[in-house]
Amino acid sequence: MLNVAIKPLPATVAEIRHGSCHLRSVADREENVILRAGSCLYRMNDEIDEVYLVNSGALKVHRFSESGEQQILGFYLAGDIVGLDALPTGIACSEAVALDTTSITRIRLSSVFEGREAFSSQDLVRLMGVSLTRENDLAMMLSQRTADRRLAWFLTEYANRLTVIGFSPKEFSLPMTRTDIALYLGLALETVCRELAGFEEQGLISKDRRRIKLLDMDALQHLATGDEHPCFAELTH
Amino acid sequence: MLNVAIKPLPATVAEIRHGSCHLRSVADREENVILRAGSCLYRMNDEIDEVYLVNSGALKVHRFSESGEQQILGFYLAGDIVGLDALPTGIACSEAVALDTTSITRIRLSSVFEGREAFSSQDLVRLMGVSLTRENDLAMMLSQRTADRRLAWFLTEYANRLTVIGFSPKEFSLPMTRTDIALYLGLALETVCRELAGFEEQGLISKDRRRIKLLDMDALQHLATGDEHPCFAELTH
DNA sequence: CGTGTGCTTGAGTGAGGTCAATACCTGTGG
DNA sequence: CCACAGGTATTGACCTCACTCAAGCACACG
Repeated sequence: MLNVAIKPLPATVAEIRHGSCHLRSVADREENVILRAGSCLYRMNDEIDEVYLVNSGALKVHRFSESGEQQILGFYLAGDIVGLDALPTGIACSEAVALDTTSITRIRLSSVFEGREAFSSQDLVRLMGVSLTRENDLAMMLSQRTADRRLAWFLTEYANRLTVIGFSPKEFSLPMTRTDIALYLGLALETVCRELAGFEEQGLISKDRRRIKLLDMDALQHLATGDEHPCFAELTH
Repeated sequence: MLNVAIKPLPATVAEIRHGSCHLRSVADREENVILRAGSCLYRMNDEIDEVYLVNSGALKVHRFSESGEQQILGFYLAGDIVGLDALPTGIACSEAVALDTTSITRIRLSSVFEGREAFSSQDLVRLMGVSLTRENDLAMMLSQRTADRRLAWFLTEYANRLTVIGFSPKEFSLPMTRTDIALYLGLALETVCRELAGFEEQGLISKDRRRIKLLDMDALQHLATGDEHPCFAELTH
């Protein structure tokens, strides 16, 4: 069922999704962009008629409310598509900033819809669905009020995404600041620090500034989902 | 620019979007379903190869985390499309429940992609973009921690959507319980009550159970966005 | 070697969560 | 018609968690 909607992605994109970056076949016809850390891919209210495929590096996508508060809506790594939220109007309602030196491929929408692109509008639908699901996850998490859960969720989620693109989920270097994490999770910067310190004390992680080692993935996972850790289950029941 | 992606919706759907419910031309070829309050359109992990257009009534879409907590991801009214989050996999990762007697039109995806439908896959992309933006809004709001803002946002947002489909934004009857609102906004049920009582005391709204009157839309709007209300601005600066 | 930016830690406070009791509204059955 | 039950809404008392304010540290940069 639903064979029309979920047919496998074309090779080029599928490969990207799984970590290799052999995008040359597409890239030759498209523009490849390199962003330095801190520079902006697009800003709020920019007119854009393209989406962006991340080849390597990392981006944050954020929005500002009218009162000037910031919310980070997502972090994007290799294989992710950014800019989808501009599709309905053609106007970006968010801003994308490189956290690192980042390589991007522009994909013009007109060529997607005219079938001149390596992936079709059906693939676009599929990718938007993925984005939608991820946003739902974010909403789920934000409504779980406790800080430790949010942070555990963030770490495990991030680790999982690293696995998908072929990096070690156990030990990695975060591209974003503590402030970014706080804005993403809807917490205060200090709470992020404190909670990370707490995790380290409990032996769940070890950390040195941006460098993170996950020592007890299971426990973090259980924290994130709200399950009790098996060995503590009897304490709370 | 982006004329390919944002061409106007076909008449039938466009009309629905603006409140009239002349869907017959499409409905004849499709299944129309009536749901009673409390019954389920689809459940988590159902295989679905269709999306649903709401003709009238109201739905809530919610998810359960592994630990059994509930998060309501959205309320859907006439003209809204539900079921988009199942697109990437064909498996629903949420559950849709009628809050009221609700009329639904099923739209098979296969017929959309084969061009046999009154709207095309490009329209689908557009609608998904709208969904995505709405989810972003939800995430923005959930990260604003104060309860009064969340509730003000909820009320104004709901009123705006009523306007779009041709109902009065000033006075309406909520289809959902306080518990639903609480689960949507990531608050405790009691906080919703207290905050609503507070709004009433301040003369922003009047209420009688589900029946709500918005008395000072401006003030609510300012509360929601975090701006100070003009007449209070000097107090906080 | 100072300066800035990011990170960490402490102390105090308040918004909102939890628990609990009560009121209200609707439908059912005697 | 009234009694009762179950779902819904409201209000109060208490307490905890995370925010705020504040100060100190560490690393990178010119």
